Amino acid sequence: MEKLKLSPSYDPKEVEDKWYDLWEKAGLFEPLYDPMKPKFSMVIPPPNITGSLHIGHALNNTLQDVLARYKRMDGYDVLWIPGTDHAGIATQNVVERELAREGLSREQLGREKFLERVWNWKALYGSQIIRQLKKLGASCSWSYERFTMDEGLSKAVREVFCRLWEEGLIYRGDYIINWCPRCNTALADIEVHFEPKAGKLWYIKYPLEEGETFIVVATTRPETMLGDVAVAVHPEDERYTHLIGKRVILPLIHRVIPIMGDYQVDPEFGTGAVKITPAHDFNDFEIAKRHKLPFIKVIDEAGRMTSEAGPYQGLDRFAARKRVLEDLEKGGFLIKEEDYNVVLGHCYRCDTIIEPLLSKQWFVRMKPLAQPAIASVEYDFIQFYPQSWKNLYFDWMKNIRDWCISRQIWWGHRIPVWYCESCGETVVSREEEVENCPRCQARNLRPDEDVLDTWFSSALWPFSSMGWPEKTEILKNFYPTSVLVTSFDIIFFWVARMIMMGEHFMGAVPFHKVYIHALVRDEKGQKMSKSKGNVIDPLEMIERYGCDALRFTLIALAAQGRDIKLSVERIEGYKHFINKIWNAGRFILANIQDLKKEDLNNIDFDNLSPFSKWILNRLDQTILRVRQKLEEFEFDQAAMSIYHFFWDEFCDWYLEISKVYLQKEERSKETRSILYHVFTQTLRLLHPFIPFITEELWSYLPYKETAFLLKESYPKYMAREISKEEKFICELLRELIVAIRNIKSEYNLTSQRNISVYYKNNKEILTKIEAEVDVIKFLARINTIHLSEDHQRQPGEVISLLSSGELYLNLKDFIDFKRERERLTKEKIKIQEKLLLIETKLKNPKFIERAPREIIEKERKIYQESYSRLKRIEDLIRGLGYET
RNA sequence: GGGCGGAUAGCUCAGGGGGAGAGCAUCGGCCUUACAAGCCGGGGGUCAGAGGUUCGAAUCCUCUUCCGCCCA
Repeated sequence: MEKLKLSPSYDPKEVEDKWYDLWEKAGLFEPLYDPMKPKFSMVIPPPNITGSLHIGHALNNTLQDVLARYKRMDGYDVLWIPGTDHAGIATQNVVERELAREGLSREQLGREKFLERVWNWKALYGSQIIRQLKKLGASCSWSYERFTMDEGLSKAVREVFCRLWEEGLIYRGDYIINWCPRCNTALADIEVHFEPKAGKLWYIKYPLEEGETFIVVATTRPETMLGDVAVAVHPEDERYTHLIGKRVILPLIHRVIPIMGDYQVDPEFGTGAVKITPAHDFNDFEIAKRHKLPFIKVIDEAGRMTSEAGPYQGLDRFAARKRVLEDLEKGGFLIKEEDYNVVLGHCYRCDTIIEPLLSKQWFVRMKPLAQPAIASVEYDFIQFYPQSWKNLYFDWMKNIRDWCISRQIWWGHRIPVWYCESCGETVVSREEEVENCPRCQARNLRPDEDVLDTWFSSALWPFSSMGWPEKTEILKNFYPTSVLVTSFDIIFFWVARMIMMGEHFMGAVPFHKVYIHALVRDEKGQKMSKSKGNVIDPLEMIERYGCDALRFTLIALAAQGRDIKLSVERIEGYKHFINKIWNAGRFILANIQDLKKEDLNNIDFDNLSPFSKWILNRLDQTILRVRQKLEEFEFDQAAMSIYHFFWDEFCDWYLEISKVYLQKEERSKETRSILYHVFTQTLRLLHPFIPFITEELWSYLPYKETAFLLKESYPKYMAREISKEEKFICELLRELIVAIRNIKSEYNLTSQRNISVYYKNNKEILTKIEAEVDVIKFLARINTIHLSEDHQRQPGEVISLLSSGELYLNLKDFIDFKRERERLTKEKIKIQEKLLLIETKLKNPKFIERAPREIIEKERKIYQESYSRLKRIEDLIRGLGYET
């Protein structure tokens, strides 16, 4: 075998792309349809094609990849469907911005040409995102890659639209909706976020039709008064009851409108009398519907005043406000203005202030769809991790409102509806093109101009990506999916809607488990955004620190129910761990090269040295814990328990001990096979988290049966129990070594090997320790240690009390007795405090009476141990007295 | 206004009825033949505050303060 020559530091650049290509070419990410294997499937939350992968995608896909790789290694047939989302408004916006730089608008280009441009954009950025996912190591089943506007998926969208229409769950009508005057489209309720802003509250006089008096209304939006159709008061508001039924003359445009009572009016707001503008306010719309009032639309879709606004026609809404206020002032109608915090809706895509508008749109009736979706979570057909998100889901689902699904943009799935210009028929069809009106056969059908909300197609993703409405093998094998991994901000937008559509069209939930992970924020806890300049670019991090370091950091910080505060330093820190693995690998590989295959796998557990048993037992415990934590989606704890096992126990102890054993004829073989075993098991454990370095190290192992670690099995719990006695000896030895290091360090003698060291205990224990003196000497950096049954303290000796036995270090050439007394006194105080605590406990009759027996016994034992320890320390302090 | 979550070492956080933990930072000592991206060791905390339940509370309950987020 040729001699291995590995660089002393790990260089991720050389290995990452190499392995990804090999894995992909070997088809290792593809499902096998092996009937003997249990199935595990996921669909990726499809990233938008608007730009590039951000750190949130990196977290989301790393976690999914951990699951995919873990399950694949654990014997599952894994399908992980990747893909991208067309993201209607967002993508249209970026392409329009690009056009604007060329001095073009989409209107100038026309619908067809514009869509061509968007498809070009998709070709470019869609593939960029896919490349970036590969950079991240995501083991997606690439042959199943889908795009939400693919033909098949578009067919699914039409099918769903038509069926919902046929079932009476889709309707078209005039309703008040959220209009974004910048994106020029309607939005669904949840696409609007509300923010308070400093504004004004204006008080306006509305004169009564009869008599000289007036009523005062307060409003934050005076320009909408042009569309007022009534004034409303609370029916029990004594200030106004006498006015209900009377009429007022609307200033400026002199419309006569009624005063009415409605319980929705809040008597605390303003004067208690409010103007009713049903075409421009959600509450007013409700009130107007109840009272059968007319709807007068004074602001149009571009944010300009309509002809209904009389003299203000054509003005922008904000200019109109100014003019209206001026005119009210002139006419003496404006009583006062005061500062007021207005809560305004903003477009979630472009942050423009939303205009509530009366408009003809398409809607989905949600209540009938929500019911089964609520039940499936209530009865645990779908489980949320962490569970607490369930409440948010229920809250929203139980108060769900109809969903406005039409958008006045060009990029998206066309609404499959045509209007017959001859007979007025509305034709809803599964066909891509319809030429004849099915009612009157006329050939002048006008297609609906609108497209569907992007989330309408996203809602179908778990089954549309599997080929529905065809009855495919994919669906048969992999629907419902096992887990959905996503972040909480799209529970309403996406998760809830997928559940509703899955239930309705597949008759089954789209996924059994939903793991909700945190949002990645910057180190100060702020949301990352380009404008704040605090973005951490995952690709740059991969370039600088390697993909594995980035992945491990994201996982280690992904504690459930808490946001992730990420900083570059953390990534750098975990890069050290990656390097540690590399170097441990170098050491082990160098030591097993000349070993025979049968030696490597020959572990006779019962006849191993105590430390070998100990490390195998620790490995076993780690395997158990990692599996448990992965099943519970506690990725951070799974990762951290391997981290601590590998670094604190395996590297810091076993690997160091092995340096002694490797020199010993009788231990060498055993030790090498244990090193090999623990190392390879750890690589398997770690592979789902950090796939690249583990695969790279795996490739250097001798006698591999499979070419890829990725295809190896995930470690299983072996129930390797170490006896109490052996465990005790291992712990005692470690305690002894630490004690020597401690004293040496305290007296600044770390490099001093030539110290006389005695360890005193009974014969039985000493016999067991004797076999390991070389380990003690090597790890504690001393030349000799004497084991003695009856050592008497010599002048100049410092003593350390172990949980069993006593340790003496002769420091007469270095000792500072004052310091030694301080050290012992400090320890004495600590023990005294502890004793006092336990004493009060034990003296409490209620404690003896009610506490569980094992707790009482434990406390008694600690008390006795601490007590004799205290006595011993007091002796030592007294003894020291004679030496100063 | 309603709901959810958080407050534990200088920083970031884990723990969730029975001896206060980790990483980073800091301080001291080490070029010990895998790793100085390392090794060994030290210091550092009224577990936000107040009540309650309990033999026993950082942990469970109530209230208060402050900080996030969501909904209206």
